[in-house]
Amino acid sequence: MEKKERVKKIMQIFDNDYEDAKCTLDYKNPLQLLISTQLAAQCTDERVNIVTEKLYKKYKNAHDFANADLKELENDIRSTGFFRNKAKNIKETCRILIEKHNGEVPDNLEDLLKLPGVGRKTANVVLGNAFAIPGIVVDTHAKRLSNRIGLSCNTDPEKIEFDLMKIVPKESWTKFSHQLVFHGRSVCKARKPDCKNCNILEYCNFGQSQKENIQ
DNA sequence: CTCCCGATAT
DNA sequence: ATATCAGGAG
Repeated sequence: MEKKERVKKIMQIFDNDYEDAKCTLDYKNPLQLLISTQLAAQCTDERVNIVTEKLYKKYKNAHDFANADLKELENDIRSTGFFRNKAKNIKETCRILIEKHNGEVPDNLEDLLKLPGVGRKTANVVLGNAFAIPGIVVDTHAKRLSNRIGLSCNTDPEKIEFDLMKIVPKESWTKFSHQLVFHGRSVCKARKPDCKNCNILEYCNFGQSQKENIQ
């Protein structure tokens, strides 16, 4: 079956199984989403939300983060891991927002990618969820599932992003990205994929290869 | 390629 | 003990 046809079938199943798939980070504005997504690198959304509940009461806007004491900010976000890099990036990001973007988060890929600690994954999360601009988000889940299902044989996230852009309708980019994450967390897990409870097994290369091993 | 890095599931 | 978690930079 053609990849586009398989994706269409998979999306029908995902629409049923994960009808309210959405960003699971807590945020009230684009700046909070940007910072939460920077914090989410190699960290669960659940942990990020615990940290940001206090963080966004202490730091209300880009000025507050830009003027923050670095060591204090490091301590405020410590449990998300990579806290020295993340604190430095968030401070510098907010300094740039004030200097070049009137304290606001830019709504285009080019400017977002110039911010420290912001790569294509983070930029596309912000564009899709804060500004409703379609973007394929290739995180660890999207990468793993794309490879297992057989939607892309590339390992470079940017190549996977472009592969998925070709086979997924543009209006579904953001939703499909969320659905990959939901399916990756609940069924197609990194360590122990639960193929016997997978509803897209017949459209998955890895699933088909595992068929005989499922009890 | 390596490094950054804490929390949690297995 | 080790792999993994909505990665990015040098």
